Amino acid sequence: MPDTATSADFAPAGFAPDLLAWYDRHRRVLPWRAPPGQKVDPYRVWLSEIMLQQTTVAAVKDYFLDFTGRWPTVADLAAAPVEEVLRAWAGLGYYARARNMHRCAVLVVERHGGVFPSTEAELRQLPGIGDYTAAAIAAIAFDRPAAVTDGNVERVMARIFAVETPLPPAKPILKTHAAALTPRRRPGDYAQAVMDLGATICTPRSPKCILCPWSTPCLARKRGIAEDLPAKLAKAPKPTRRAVAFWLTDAQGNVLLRRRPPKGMLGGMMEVPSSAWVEQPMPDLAAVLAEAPGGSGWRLLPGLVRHGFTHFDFELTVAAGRIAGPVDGAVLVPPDRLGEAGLPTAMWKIARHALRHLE
DNA sequence: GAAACGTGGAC
DNA sequence: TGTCCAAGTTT
Repeated sequence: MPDTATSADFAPAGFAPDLLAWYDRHRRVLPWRAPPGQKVDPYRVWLSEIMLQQTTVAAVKDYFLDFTGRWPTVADLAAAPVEEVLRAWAGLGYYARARNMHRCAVLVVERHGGVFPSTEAELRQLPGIGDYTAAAIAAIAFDRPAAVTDGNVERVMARIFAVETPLPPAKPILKTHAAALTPRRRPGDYAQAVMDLGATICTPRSPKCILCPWSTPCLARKRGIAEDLPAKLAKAPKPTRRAVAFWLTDAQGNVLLRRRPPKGMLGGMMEVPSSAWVEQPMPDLAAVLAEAPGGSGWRLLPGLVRHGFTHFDFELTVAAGRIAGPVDGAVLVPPDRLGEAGLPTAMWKIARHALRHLE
């Protein structure tokens, strides 16, 4: 083996067969996978792929079962109000996925007669479906020889070819390697096999090279740098944003919630109202009360609510006040039904904090 | 190309 | 407690 390798050195060497043989022995049972030899439902493949974007299999499982139970077909999902879809998605994160998923379902019904298109190019036109997801659906649902390149595949390619260029600049190189290795036989199984390899064997930390079907030719293992790859550029430090949350209850103890604007952070989700989220010291209660949607008799609850978002840390204090009656654009929810309200995790933390200090 | 966009689990 | 990370897409 030369010191530097290209995918051309591997492609004729029968790598796909080795990986597929491994996959046949270690195939994981997952709710969105059909038994070997059986056809998969493209709707379920699509649904799972959207949910799995930047999200672990463990986190997705229950949501997938809930969604497919409520909405067995893409037409069912398209017919549902988007608010109900967002409520079911609450807690999974990256809420734009749920909004785009619903738009996509509507388009599949309106433009494609409720049948998912089978080509990457057509899939790529639908909202929420990018390069990776289009390839994944084409390969897994329709067994087309599409090259999937997700984080797993990038890591595997970086290691077997010992690509030391850091991510994200290395993305085009790794994608080229992945495409060159994609077989024309069993492309759907191959796509899942490479991702399974990355998820279970070629893991970010402590890769299990001893169990890897590609360990012999892997250049990173040969050089003892497998665990160091792929290299990554340093990330920008996270700032902290702070706010005061307004826990407003009426005489019956119902809690005031409202829907957030349709775009941006937690877009379209229900929230506990709060002051503006600012990169400043914690605002003084008196200074921000004007931002509350009404209320009186305010008192500041002890303690702090913390939540880590992708690009900033969030810290809130909670102020409790009394509201006389309904507020325009808001709803009053009994405290024992807050769990059904579809609060994102950050908001659920605020609710738990308030309930704990007010009981 | 870079930044925005959530969450929970592993170490 | 802190850091990293997961089957990415959109703007």
